[in-house]
Amino acid sequence: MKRDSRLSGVLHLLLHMAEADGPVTSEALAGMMQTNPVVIRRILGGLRKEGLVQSEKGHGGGWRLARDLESVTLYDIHLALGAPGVLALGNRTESPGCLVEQAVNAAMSDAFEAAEALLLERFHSITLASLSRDFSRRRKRNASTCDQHRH
Amino acid sequence: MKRDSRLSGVLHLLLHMAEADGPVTSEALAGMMQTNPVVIRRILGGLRKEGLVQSEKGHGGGWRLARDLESVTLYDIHLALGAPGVLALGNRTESPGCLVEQAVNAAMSDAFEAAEALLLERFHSITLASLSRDFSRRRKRNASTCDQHRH
DNA sequence: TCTTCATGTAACTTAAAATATTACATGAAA
DNA sequence: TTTCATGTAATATTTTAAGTTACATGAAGA
Repeated sequence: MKRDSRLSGVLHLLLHMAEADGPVTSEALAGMMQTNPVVIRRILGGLRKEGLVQSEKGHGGGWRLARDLESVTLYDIHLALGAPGVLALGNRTESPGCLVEQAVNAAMSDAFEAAEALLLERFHSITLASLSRDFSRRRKRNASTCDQHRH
Repeated sequence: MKRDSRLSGVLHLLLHMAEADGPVTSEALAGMMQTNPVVIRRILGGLRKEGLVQSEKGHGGGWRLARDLESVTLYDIHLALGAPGVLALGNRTESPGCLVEQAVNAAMSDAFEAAEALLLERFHSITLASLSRDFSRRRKRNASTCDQHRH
């Protein structure tokens, strides 16, 4: 079962946008993410609907953050990505009338909900600003050996 | 991102085996799971390596539980299935030198680990016996309207 | 105005992964 | 010695995610 790294990838994009002076093109972002510009535009198009980023066409155009770094949590971004399920495991639902399946699902659902709630609670407490601060800290720490972050 | 319902499915199989008098064939189990007998044999073959089930060939053969219901937890079964990742979300690892990625991953890893630990802890506390008792309870409750669990 | 650049989006292709199927060998019971 | 069931490799199918192409829309600059 493969893991969905879109949230991680989007955070990557947003922090790079936060670092930049002006708008960043989908082509530049695609370079960082080693993917196609259209993929970037699709993802960021979704975030724009939620008011997290804005885009401009034409010369000097591109993407920029639309909100303050302090006000955006991982949870906001998770929602903007469509709130995909956070767990890789799930219940069977092929035999809803089977009492065995009902017993199994009841027991597992409790555990699943607890884990999911904990993860989302953590997401609420992490802001783009806190990530940005951590990045700055790392940059200073690494300044002697490497003055720029690279792709 | 599709969810892995193997654990749920295996519990279904094991509880049905617990209910049965003698060995149950992979064909019968495949009928319950609406899949192919070979798929069942592959899955149960893995569990046999861990000592959870045993199989017999030939006439009257099939699969049966190898351990006491009280002694088997969901965690044991999860391990026997190869301990697949429990989270659907994960970190990007395409640019390990990028400090942005490092900051993002550090923050998310904490949250991921906490959620995973909580889920696995819950798995430790659920035994096949407790599921079986819950099933019996449901069967009694439903006795008036339906005397058998069906597929 | 007209060329250039960038987004917006639909349609399509490719790639990867999970799942299912076929085929046949092994071994046990009737 | 026939039947039945597991054991397992090889293959095929299905499903899902990701990437690509193509072209329309609109903004800035020459």
